[in-house]
Amino acid sequence: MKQSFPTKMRPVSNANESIILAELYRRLYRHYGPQRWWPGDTRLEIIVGAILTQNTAWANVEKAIRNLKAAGLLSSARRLHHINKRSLARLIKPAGYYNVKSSRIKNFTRFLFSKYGGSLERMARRSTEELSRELIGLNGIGPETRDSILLYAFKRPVFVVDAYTKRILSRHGMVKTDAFYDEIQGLFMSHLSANEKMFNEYHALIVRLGKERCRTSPQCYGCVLGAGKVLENRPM
DNA sequence: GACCAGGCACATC
DNA sequence: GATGTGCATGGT
Repeated sequence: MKQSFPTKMRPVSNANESIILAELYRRLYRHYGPQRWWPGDTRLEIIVGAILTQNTAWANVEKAIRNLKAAGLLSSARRLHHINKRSLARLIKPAGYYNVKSSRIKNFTRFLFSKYGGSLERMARRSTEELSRELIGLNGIGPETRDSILLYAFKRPVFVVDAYTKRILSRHGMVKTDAFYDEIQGLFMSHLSANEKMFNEYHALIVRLGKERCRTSPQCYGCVLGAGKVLENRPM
């Protein structure tokens, strides 16, 4: 497998990957402390939030969630299941893509009621593999949303890859800029122990890091941990 | 006013 | 399989 890297980015060797990924986690945790995700109280709220945050700033998602709570729609899946698509779209408008997201949320509740009688507790008894298959089969739930739901709503040890993860890793020459989701996820999951609590914090910390913007370069996402050289400065 | 944000599905080649 | 496009709001 041939890869080309910019001169300043050296590919890291396989042997070092687990050390580097563990070190990145340690540095992020030391710097930011625990993030205590997901920012939502119930399974239902986490699932809805995972759909609403697709390609959307969390601040906008919060407004939509507030509207849903005020309308009493997050207290039970049944209320969400029975509201019509247009009314739901109106409530989630601040989160953008409100028509598609309304359909996606309704898709999920339709599935939840047809397969599990509307019970997330029943759904939670299924194996990770079954849940994964079912979720990815729903229109509107792609790999990141599926894994966010698995990790944060169902507490399964699955690593969530997002745009920040990809950007940070590609900047350090660990993956190509056009790497696939599964490839990046595999990097984390094959080199780290499958620890749900750690995966939870790790993803949240990467998002926290990703939100930091460098004043000197809009391309730079890692300065906060030492001029963007989180990995290059590694003492190894 | 441009650019970005915790994606995904679908059409087309 | 790869690439392009639509979906939309709100903050910087």
